[in-house]
Amino acid sequence: MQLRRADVLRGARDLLDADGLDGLTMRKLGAALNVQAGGLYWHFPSKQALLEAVADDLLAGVAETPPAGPWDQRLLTLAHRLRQALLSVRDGARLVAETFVTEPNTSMAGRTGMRILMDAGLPAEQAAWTMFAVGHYVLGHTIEEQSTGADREAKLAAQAEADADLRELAAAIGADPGRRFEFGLALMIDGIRVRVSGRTPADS
Amino acid sequence: MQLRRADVLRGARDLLDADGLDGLTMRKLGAALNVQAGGLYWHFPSKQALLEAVADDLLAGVAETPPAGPWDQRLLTLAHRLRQALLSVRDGARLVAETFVTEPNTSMAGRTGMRILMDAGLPAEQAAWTMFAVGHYVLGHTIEEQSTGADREAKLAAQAEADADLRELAAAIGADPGRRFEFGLALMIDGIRVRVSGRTPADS
DNA sequence: ACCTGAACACCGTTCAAGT
DNA sequence: ACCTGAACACCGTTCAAGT
Repeated sequence: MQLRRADVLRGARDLLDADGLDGLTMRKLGAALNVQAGGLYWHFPSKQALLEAVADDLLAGVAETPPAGPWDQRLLTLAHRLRQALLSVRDGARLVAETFVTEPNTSMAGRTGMRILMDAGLPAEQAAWTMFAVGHYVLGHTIEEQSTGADREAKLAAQAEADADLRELAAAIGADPGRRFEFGLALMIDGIRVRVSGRTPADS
Repeated sequence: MQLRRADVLRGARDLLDADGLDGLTMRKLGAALNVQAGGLYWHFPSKQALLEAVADDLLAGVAETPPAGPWDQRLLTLAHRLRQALLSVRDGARLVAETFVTEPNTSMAGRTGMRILMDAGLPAEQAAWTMFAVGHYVLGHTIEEQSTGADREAKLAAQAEADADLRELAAAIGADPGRRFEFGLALMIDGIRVRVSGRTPADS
C-alpha cells in the first residue's frame, strides 16, 4: 500500500493527461494517490523536481542507438522518436521545454545524434551544434502542436479575411501536423547534407 | 493619474524583467502600479489575456518587410529580429510559446516571410510550411537560451565525466549562443536553398 | 469610467506529530 | 520510513460598493 517513487511519477503522468500542465497540482496529485499533498514531499523535494523527473521519464528510450543505415535515415528515426515522446502525454513539450538538456535522457539523445553525424563525417563541434538545432526545431514544433490556445484556428481565420497569404498560413496550421513536421525536418536534413558532403549548394 | 492599457502592459514587462514569468502575479503588478489586483480586471479580462497582449507587444515591428536584397539575406533579417524580440524581455520566448501564431504580430511575421520566399520562387504552401519551421527553430532555441535551469551547465558537466561526446555537448552549450543560433539558421537556409533552386543535393 | 475592499476557492511548502 | 494534520504565505478572480 505504500507509495513508491515510480507510483508518484505514474500518477503525475495520468494527472497531466487528464488536467494538463496548469491543472497538475500537488494537492490533486495527492488526492489521486490517496495521500496528503504534504506527503509527496517525502518522495520529491519540490514540485519542480517532480516535474523534471516526469520530463526525464518521458524521454526514456529516445537516446537508444538507431539501427545501422544511412545517417539521414538514422537521424530521422531519432527526431521521430523525440517527437513521439513529447506527444505521448498532454503538454509534454512545454514540460520538457523547461528542463531542456539538463536531464540525463535529453543529453543522451544529443549524444546519440552526435555519434551518427560524426560517423557521417561531421566534426564534433558541428555535430553537437547540429543536434541542438534539430532538438530546438522538434521542441518548438511540438509545443505549438500541443498548444490548445482555446480558439487558435478561429482567431487566425478571423485575421485571414482579405489577405491571401494569411489564408495560406491558416491552411498550413490546419494541415496534418505530421506532414508539416516532416517538411521542416527534411529541410534541416538537406542543410546538414550540404555539410556532410562538404560543399555548399552555391558551389555548383 | 489614471491607468491606461499601455501602462499596464509596460508595468507587466518591467515586472517580467524583474521577477520572471513565474514571479509575475496580478497582485505584484497591481502593487507596482499603485492599484489593487482586482482593479486590473477592468483593463484586461484575465491574466491570460494580459500575457497574450504582452506577447503580442513584444513582437511589434518584427513583421516589417526587410529591405530589398537576396531572399536568404532578407530571411536572416527576419529571423534575427524575431530572436531579438524574444530576448528583449526575461522569459520572452516561454511567454510567446504559449500564444504562438495566435497573436496578430506573429502571423504577420509569418506573412512577411512567406512573401519573401514566394518572391524567391517557392509555392505558397511550401513558403508557409517553411516559415513555420523557421519560427519553431527560433522559438525552441530562444526558450533554451533563456532557461536559467538553476545549475544547467554544472549538471551537464557532471554527466560529462568520462564521455567525450557529452563533453562536446557541454562545450556547445557553453559556447556563444549567438553563434550557435547562426549555425542552425544557416543549416535551415541551405535546406531552403535546395528547394528554391529546385533540386536536391542528391541530384548532383 | 475606474477602482477599492473584501471575500472565495484555491495554491506550494513546512513541520511537528503520529504510526 | 512514510505519512497526517494543520498551518503559513501566497495565488487568480469576482463583485458590491465607492468616487
